[in-house]
Amino acid sequence: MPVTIQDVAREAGVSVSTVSRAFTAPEMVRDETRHFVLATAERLGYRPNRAARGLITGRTGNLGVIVPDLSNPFFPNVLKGVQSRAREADYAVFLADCDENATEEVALVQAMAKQVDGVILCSSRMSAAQLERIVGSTSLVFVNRQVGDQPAVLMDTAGGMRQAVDHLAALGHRRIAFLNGPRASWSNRERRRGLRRAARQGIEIVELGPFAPRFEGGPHAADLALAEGVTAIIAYNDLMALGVMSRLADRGVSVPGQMSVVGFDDILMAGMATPPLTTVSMQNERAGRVAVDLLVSLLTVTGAAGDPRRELECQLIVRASTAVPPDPTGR
Amino acid sequence: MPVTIQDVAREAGVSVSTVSRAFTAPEMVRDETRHFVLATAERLGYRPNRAARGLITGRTGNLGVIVPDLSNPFFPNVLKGVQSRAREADYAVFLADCDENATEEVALVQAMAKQVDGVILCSSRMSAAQLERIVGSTSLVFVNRQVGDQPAVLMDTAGGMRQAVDHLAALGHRRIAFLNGPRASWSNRERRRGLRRAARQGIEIVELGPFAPRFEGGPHAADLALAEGVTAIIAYNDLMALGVMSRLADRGVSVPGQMSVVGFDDILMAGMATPPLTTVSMQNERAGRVAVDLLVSLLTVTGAAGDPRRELECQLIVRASTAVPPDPTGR
DNA sequence: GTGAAAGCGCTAACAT
DNA sequence: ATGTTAGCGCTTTCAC
Repeated sequence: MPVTIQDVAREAGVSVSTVSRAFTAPEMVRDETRHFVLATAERLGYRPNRAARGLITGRTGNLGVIVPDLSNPFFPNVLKGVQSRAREADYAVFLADCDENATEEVALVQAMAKQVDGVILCSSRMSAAQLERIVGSTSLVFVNRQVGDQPAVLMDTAGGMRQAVDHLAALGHRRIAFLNGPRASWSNRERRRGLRRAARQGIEIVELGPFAPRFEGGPHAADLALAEGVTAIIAYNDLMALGVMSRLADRGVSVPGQMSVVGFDDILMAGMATPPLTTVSMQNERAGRVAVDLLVSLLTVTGAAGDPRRELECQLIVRASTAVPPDPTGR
Repeated sequence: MPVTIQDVAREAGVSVSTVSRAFTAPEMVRDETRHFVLATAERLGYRPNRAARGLITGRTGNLGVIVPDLSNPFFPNVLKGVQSRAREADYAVFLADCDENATEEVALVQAMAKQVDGVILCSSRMSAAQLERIVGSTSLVFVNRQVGDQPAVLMDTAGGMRQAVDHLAALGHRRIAFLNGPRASWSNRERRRGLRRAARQGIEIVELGPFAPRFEGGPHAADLALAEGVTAIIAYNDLMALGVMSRLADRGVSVPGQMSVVGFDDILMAGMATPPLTTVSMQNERAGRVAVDLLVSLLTVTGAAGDPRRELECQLIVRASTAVPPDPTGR
């Protein structure tokens, strides 16, 4: 039932090579012939079989993306970027969700390897030993994780944290809580590290948690932060921050009047962040696009060209224009 | 560099056919031989090339999913379900985002067709004429859209709406606003239809909009609803509802004290819905799983077996336990 | 139970 | 500029 290259060749009265060339090497076939062949193909509804092509060229025209959890709003945005850039570069994309499971992640890479030209690993959960096993099976690009000198797209977490702390400091805050996300999370370690570096003279950081990186993790975290007497909270991510704000509202603490809340991540790109929440945007969609660019350049360029690592700036987005400094004498 | 079936055959001292059979028809090869072959394959790190296999069997072991917009939180949840079920059934999945563009959607189906055994179309934006063009190119399963007698997974929108209206009516509401989503949206039409059917004696529905199905659409919608003097609002989706609640808070209207708000969709599954918001859960993840089951059964069963259409129940989730009836004399 | 050989749809030499 | 031929890695007759 599917239309093959043979069908087109027969119908157009030329050889299969000519049809093949009309698609893959247009300059090698006479204009007149090419037009006729292409028209015939179009009329018959012929679409080249990429799998068969890949069998011989060694390049599949596909690339894979693996994310730890699709229901974490961080990743759909990355995916969106991967998608649009991949389509522009005429790549199809395989998607897999490893469900936060590193073993599964390894298996997925191996399963994909033969069908793709490269794989983009988002916030990979793999251990060093596991990574060892897959390096070499296919081209790899990491997003949001740095591993050896592997190609990677990273966020300037430290920069984002610095912006957040500077912002809070300028508002007069002196005692700030950081609500940790999952201990095992590479992102969380990065954010803690960034925060410690950003902490300046006269600023005290109170670390709390770990908490679940979701709305549900917020309310409890808010209680603990309140008990610590901080005047500002930096949450691991926006989801948790939303949960924090919900509890603050319940307890009659006004934001940003009595408490400033900063979220990390960029789910606000989907239009979800509530105004009084200040967020550090991670530019996930952009990260997805850059990851594809990186992978494609790895695939096409023979020798290594340019830096295989890209760092993306984070951006502090202040939604609450009415922020007021807390009363420094309070407690 | 990749290990082929030839390599395994040579190493194991058997023919390629035997290796092939060891994988695809275990009962046709002597236990002893099979174990040895499998062990050798394992040792060499051999993974069958699915593309090559597909070339001859006609089945690729892949399936495709097309969504209109990944940054709409409705879809990642469906994807999550598709993913996990597909993996269980040993299918790999191609993902594409058509960016709300029907023309692009058609092109994507055609591009995928040769590489997949079937495609799952989520909330397809295609016109009837466009659908005509792709039916037959591959097996299709629709999610959240009914088109002719094509296999589909639908949500019981009407049932969800009925639950919402019953809930509000029981609380004493008599005048309810419905905030429309995009006019062109099939979901919106379904929800309106469900609402009209659910509207009972003594309940007045005020239709507003259309509004953007995002947080940003909410604030303006809230103002209009307030001006209409309703006591309850049913928003097209959770995102918009969140925007509504934000504006209500700004204007000092308490939820659910003075105004009840109901959202549609299930982004709350990601843990995002704020407590005072009541939502109608669409079970998107479940829809994804069911869609895969449907597709797989379409592919494996020769004759049509069972109903090619599944309807999923919607579920009203009341988060605000403190809801109070509005003052019926008020205005 | 196992091997040899014929392709699946396509591209890449090698002719012409 | 176009046609012929030999495979890519695999499954599947058809022999043995």
